[in-house]
Amino acid sequence: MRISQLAERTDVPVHTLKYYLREGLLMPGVATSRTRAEYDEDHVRRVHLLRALVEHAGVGIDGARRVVAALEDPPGTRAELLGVAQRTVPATGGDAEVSDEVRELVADLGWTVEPDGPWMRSLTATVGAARAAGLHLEHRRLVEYAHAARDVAEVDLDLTEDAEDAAAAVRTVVLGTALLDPVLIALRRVAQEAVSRER
Amino acid sequence: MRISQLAERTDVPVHTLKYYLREGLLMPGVATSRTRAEYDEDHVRRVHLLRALVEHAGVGIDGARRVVAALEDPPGTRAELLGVAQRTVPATGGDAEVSDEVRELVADLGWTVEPDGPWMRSLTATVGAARAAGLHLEHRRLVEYAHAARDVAEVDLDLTEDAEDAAAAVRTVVLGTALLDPVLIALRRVAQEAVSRER
DNA sequence: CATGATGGAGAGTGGCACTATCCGATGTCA
DNA sequence: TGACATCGGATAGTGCCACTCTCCATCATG
Repeated sequence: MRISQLAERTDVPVHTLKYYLREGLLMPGVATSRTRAEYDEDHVRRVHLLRALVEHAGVGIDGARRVVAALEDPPGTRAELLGVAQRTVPATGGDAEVSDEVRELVADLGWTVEPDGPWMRSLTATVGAARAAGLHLEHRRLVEYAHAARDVAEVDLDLTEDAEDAAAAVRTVVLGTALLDPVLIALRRVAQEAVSRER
Repeated sequence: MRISQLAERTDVPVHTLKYYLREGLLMPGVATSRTRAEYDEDHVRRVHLLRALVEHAGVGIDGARRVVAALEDPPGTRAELLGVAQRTVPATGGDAEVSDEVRELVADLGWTVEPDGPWMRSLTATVGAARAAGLHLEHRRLVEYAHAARDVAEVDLDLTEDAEDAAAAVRTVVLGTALLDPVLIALRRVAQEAVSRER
């Protein structure tokens, strides 16, 4: 398939595909002449991946580049899969000191984690920002959210166990980490409406 | 407190505060002369709110304007609180048709919701994007995520019951809807690490 | 009275994800 | 065979957005 057909299949303008090619996000097609190249289903999937990452996950071009690199990299052990995935979509909110409350939270839950990892910092920052903005958020509520987050994480990890090989495992973890955030947010909104109607 | 002190307290440049004033996101201080105005703790809270919305919730200036409007608006009945909050931070992902799978999902869960609401569309779009990008996501997994989302929503709604008056209820719902998304994402990442270490 | 902060308005900046233009080479159809 | 569209490749431009800066007359303060 030619670039114009790839554009049609994916509903992405040719110019944008050229941009992705230039940025190294989309692998070149097989050149059939100096001005022609042939693209296949792998390219279609890649373009869909890029659109999902940019449009829904909001990771930007840089983040997408890291995701693509992670997918093409030999994975390493299953234990460090998550590390790769989490580094691929880095935490936001700066590198503030982890608060005592957050430390206690994970301790009370019995979680064993890197105490000063980026997501512990991100958690501190987001909780602090929500409180500073005037949201009354009790520690008890946070614990309940954490329980729900743990349930989600269990499913996340289950997903990786089904993977047939290392490549599939990487894809599942990396994509699951980035692409399911918006799914979970949408589910939360729909669930809010359902619970609200029940009461 | 003068604008420069407000800037110091909130760690936001004076120029940015002026920008917020111009955009109507920050209420004017009490003018003590033609070139002086006095700001107070309400202004500090408002600036923290704006920063949290823009930096952590990523709702942008327009979204922040809607949040501020919702906070200042008389609330209405408790039943429509959620509607206000959800309209304040609108769904992304276009207005695609809601898929049969998503319809069945909420039906199987026994949820009563607007069948073609914006978040049902958003859910369809994000699930579809994740699949198109190559993520193998079974319906069964989705159901498990939905259960967790429901748990979160229960806590969300509990939060509103504690509110003393209508104004506090609006603040809780609107801020909770927007500002807790990043908290939940961070919790998910930390929980992933904890579960991963256990296995 | 000198200095510097202030409010107010407009214009400028930087980052980002495209998007358009240009080019020469090459398919393709009449 | 010749007209014409399309292609890859490179450069430059666009639109959006959240600031950020400049300017200035006015005023507060030492």
